[in-house]
Amino acid sequence: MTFQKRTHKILELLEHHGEVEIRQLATEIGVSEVTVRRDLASMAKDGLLYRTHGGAMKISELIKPVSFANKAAVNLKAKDAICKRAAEDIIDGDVIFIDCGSTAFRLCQFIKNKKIKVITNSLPVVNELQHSTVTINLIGGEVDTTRQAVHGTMAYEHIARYHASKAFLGVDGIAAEGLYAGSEHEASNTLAMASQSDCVYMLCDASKIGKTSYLKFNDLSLVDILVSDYNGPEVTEFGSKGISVLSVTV
Amino acid sequence: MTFQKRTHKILELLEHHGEVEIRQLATEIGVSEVTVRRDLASMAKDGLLYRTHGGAMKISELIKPVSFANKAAVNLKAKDAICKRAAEDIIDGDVIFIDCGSTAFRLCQFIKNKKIKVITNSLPVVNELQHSTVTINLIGGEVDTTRQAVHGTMAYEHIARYHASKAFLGVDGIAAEGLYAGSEHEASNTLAMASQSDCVYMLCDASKIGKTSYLKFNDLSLVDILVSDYNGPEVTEFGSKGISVLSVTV
DNA sequence: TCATAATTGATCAAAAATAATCAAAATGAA
DNA sequence: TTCATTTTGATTATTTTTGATCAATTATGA
Repeated sequence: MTFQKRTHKILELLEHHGEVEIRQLATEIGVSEVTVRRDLASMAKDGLLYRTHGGAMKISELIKPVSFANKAAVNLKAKDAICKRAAEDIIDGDVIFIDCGSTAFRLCQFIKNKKIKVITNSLPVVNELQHSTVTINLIGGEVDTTRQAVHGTMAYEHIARYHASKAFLGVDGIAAEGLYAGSEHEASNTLAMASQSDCVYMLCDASKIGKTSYLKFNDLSLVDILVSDYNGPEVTEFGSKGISVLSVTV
Repeated sequence: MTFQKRTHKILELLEHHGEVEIRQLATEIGVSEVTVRRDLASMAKDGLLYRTHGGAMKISELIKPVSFANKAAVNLKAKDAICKRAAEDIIDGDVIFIDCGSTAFRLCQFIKNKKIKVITNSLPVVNELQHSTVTINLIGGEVDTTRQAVHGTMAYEHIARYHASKAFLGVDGIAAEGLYAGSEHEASNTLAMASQSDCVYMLCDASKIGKTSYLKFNDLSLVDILVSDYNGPEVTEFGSKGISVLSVTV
């Protein structure tokens, strides 16, 4: 049994049990304790395990948790209900865009077990999907630490090189006249992702419906499907403009 | 049986079993052990397999991805000393590359108050520099959750569009013969960043000096400055190959 | 705290595997 | 065929790996 093979075996046992003893490894593998000790020393040097007296332990992944938190405090229940409904439309094999808004972020929890590819410019989304079956593609460019997202020319060029079956986006406001953004960056990003998608899902809780801001960046034709907990008169108007509206109840 | 036929047979056995022994191959193929050894040496040189004592392994069997948290826990003090020295060379206005290694990551703590631009493919680096005076540019592409980094074709293209005054990089091993990487992704990334930088700083703790791995990706000419806590005979050899060596004490 | 037991690191020797050298055999061209 | 080249196998020195031994260190319980 070579060193490489023993390394494999030790890591396997470690993964399964969390810790191992030298005595036990020596008999299990069929080599002397001195050899096992040498193996463990070498592996510890490479950071594959943590050496203890008489054995070794797994190095905890929790030493330094890298985290990009999303502080989406408002209207959480509505956002979750909207995203739960939107996730039902996502099927294995899909390639989807998720933008850096607090609404689209809530979609992550519902897609963790799907076999899809997610393209995003949101750091919290990447963080949230890290330990899932989803493959992640991160848009490159300048990092906006306030928004915890990537933007800039390079980012929009990057988006332009991809194509997705569905895009899950948010806006600052949506009214009959069009779509409103909170910043030019958000507007550019939304446009870039929408133009590269077959089907654009707009995720808007009730507070966004009818709201306008200083920056109207596009008319409603950008949107294919609106998912919302709102149920007022504007909804029929959106419908008449070619948007399918998925209503959810909170 | 010709060399080509034997090569084919060995690869077949390797594919099926994952590993082979020289003794076993010699009897199976009907040639002497010396010949088998010669075959394996030649194949290993071409990267078709990994040579072990008494046999060979499939490269894919050998690769054991080590998580970022694991690597980060090793030789912390040496890494900090190295990065502290390296940071002294970074001046306001610099544009620098930082790679996704655990050594270069330790550089973050020393540059938080500098007015520089950092281009990186490392998620922990972005996280660490979030609340600092540094402007961050994140490389886009596929996210590798084990290494906590971005890689892939898109990433290397992205890097090629930038230019930096300095690059702070790590390797798996550095010896007189050249630079060794832990994976092809790491190799591609290191090359991409180095080629777009005026000055390449290689950050290596003592355990990396003289170490080799299965993947040699470049000779030493890539490196301008080596920062290390190692002080042995190899250092003068590096010096004679045109590398400036900055020695630090832990 | 101290004493006892267990574990470790260091050194050394044996065994196995390898690299290097050289001669024999096979191959191929003139 | 003959000569040169390549390939193979035997031999030997060197290196690597492994296991044993023992002093030094560390953990544990009285």
